[in-house]
Amino acid sequence: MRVSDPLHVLSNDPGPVCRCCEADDHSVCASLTPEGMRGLRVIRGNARVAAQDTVFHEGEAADSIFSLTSGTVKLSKLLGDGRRQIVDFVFPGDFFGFASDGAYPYTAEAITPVGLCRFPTVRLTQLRAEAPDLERLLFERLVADLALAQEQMLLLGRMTAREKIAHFLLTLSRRATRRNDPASPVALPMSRQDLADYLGLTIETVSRTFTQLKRDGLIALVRPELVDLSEPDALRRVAEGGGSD
Amino acid sequence: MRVSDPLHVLSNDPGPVCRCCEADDHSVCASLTPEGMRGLRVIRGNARVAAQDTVFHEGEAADSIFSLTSGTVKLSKLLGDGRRQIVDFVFPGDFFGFASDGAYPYTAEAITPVGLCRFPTVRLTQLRAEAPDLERLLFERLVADLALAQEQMLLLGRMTAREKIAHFLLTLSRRATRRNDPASPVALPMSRQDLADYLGLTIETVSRTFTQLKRDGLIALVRPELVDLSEPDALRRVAEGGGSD
DNA sequence: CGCAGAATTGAGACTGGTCAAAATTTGTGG
DNA sequence: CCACAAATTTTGACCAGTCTCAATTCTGCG
Repeated sequence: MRVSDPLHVLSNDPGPVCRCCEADDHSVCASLTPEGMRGLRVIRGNARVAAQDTVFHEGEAADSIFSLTSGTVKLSKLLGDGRRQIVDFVFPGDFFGFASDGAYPYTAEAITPVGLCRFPTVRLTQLRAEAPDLERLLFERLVADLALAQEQMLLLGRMTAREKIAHFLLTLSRRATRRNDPASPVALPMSRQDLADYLGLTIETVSRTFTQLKRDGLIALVRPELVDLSEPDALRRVAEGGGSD
Repeated sequence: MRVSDPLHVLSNDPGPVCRCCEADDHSVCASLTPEGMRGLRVIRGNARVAAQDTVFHEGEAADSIFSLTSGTVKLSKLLGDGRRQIVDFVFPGDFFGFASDGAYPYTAEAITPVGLCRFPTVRLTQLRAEAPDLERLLFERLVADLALAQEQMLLLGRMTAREKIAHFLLTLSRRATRRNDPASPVALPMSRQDLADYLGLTIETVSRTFTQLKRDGLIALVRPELVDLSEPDALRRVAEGGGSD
């Protein structure tokens, strides 16, 4: 796991267009007033991070909030002996990097090459006070993230491997449609190990479960990282605890 | 599981003093300006809920935010076949009831008799816009709650039963000291079933693990619901993955 | 074409779950 | 205050799903 300092290295790169500061249709911040957007644009910095590189480490001083413009990022927490839990996958338009005690509560790593907007925490905090619509937007995002985390707690604590995988595929599919991508096939930018660390399983169990769902005709693996949801309804039944369906 | 409508039944009860609207030392909102506190007081309603009663159900229209003044509340999510995951225990001073899509994402039930302050969501939203310090406070709480949920995801996905119990006891102990209660013995207001549903285990495994930790001299059960942390340091090592310690 | 990493498959072990019974605690009425 | 009933907790025996360790196959890339 290489660690670079891409944020400084590339600080003069004009970088990707920050979706959250642009007013196009799929804009993250379409709900912002022109003033709110202008404020965001002024304080933001851009960065590109190569696949597998780290954006920041768990425990580091949290001096920036990030918004993803392209690619996929994983947020993970580590146990002393190396056991890992991925707490979220971040897709374009999502924010990450909020800390309540000055230290990032998780490590953020790029799964694919990513583009992101960087907002210094201090200045973003100021701006929040001046732009109520921005404050409102971030607040809503946090509430949604919390609900998502609680949903994941239900998955981790109470679902079987089969249910976990089914639920995960359906969630990815739903998130894809929200970005106007097709509901199926679903792209899995993350490795089997990442999947396992997200679902509280081992890679072997993830792999076996894919095989099993494939055998049952619920999915088809176009490639290991591209899954066709052949029977989405049956998959939904599995995800809801529908036994052997 | 009885369901009453305590909020309306008791709407004229002067109710418990809302800690979050009072300026005493341990006030939740001590950081609020006098104006912010006054605003909160104006829109709040009080309620008392009996032990085992439901404050609101998962999926219901989320028209109020709550702040707990006394007792303990559990927040849980249900799977179709009855499997349950408790996503948080709420202690005095904590807020709960935020929803991102108009429906509560979990059920809130009183574990003990509880007192709470009720804030209509719509009016609280207005007030947030007028009282920046209130907005800031709630924002910080959400960030902290999210970090807590992610910590719990690590526990649910990657810890053994022994580690889960040790971690839980230490967390409760820490939370107790924050309310100026002694770090040990720790009171467990919730049943073994609640504990199991919070840690992603069964009651039997919870019970067996307590017995095992007791046998190893790390804890002592004064009563089933009162645990003495005899060896907090050893317990900490267990919680961090310290093998057979 | 051949190599390296990733994914899949296989065999056996083990943690935690299930079902059942015993013990303990709590609550109630005499 | 005590006796008894009900609920909760604890313990026991056995089982199943998932993990571990190991080997094999697939995929991408030089």
